[in-house]
Amino acid sequence: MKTNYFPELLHKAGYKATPGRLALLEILKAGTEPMSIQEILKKARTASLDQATVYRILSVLEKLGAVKQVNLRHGHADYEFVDPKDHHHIVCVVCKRVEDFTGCGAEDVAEQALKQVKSFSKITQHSLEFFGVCKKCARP
Amino acid sequence: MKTNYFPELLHKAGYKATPGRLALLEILKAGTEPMSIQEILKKARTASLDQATVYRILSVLEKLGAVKQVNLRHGHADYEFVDPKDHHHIVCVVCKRVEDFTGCGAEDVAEQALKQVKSFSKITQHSLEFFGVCKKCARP
DNA sequence: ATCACTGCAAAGTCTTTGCAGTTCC
DNA sequence: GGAACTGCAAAGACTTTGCAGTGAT
Repeated sequence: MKTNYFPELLHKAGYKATPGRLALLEILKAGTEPMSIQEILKKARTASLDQATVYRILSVLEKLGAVKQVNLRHGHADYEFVDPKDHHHIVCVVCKRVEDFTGCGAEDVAEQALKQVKSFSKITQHSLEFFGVCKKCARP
Repeated sequence: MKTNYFPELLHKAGYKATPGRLALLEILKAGTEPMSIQEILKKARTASLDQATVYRILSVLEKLGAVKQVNLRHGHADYEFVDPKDHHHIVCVVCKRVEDFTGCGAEDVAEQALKQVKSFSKITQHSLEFFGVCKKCARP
């Protein structure tokens, strides 16, 4: 994904491509795993971004669908750059290590789920996370 | 599930069966859908429970596995009584309505996921939520 | 009787908001 | 030029903590 795709992405949604927004997109894109708000704020400070601005930008990026929140049961929300492949996370409940996997089969499950419920006829998004103990922490 | 199962549950884990803990278990059990901390605090106040106590009790109940947090993208955590059937949620992103379904096929997906990753050999828990627009909100 | 538990109040942390000045288009 | 955006500072919301008194076992 080319970096200068970002301004276009923002413009198309009616937002301005400001340095702060581009910087935050770069920060999130560079993170290999979901980042906590503290990590983000720390890196954003380096880019001279105020915390209020960071929260406002994150909210814009979420609306754009460029960034999403995930719940890894770390006691806080984590933010993640949205990549085209639908990947999910396995989290170690001991050391908090995170590893990714793809292929969640959500379409089939969603179809079954829709047969059961009466109020919905379409599912557009999903979240799925697995939790376990990693090999390192399992070893005594 | 009999109500007087609760004291036993607490005792077995080394906790005292205090009126506050039993009251909170009843409150959570009575909720048909996941409850926000505000709803819980409001009901707890009726039972003369202080907010600090509510947070402390919730933390105990989570450790027991009697209660769990779920993320329905409502902008806050929701707490839910843990029932033996592994059910999941479909959430309307417009009106926040929640409906349940069962049968998520997580075992099979977990097995596939374990083949892909190198750091884990066992998965013990999972979270899964679907998001869509309910029939009521879809109608113009 | 003892130690866990709770209420109260205060502090700590996280997130949002108002406003004045600045920047992107 | 004008609306959108940002920094700053303050308020608001959420959660935790210390301590002294109370209650379950």
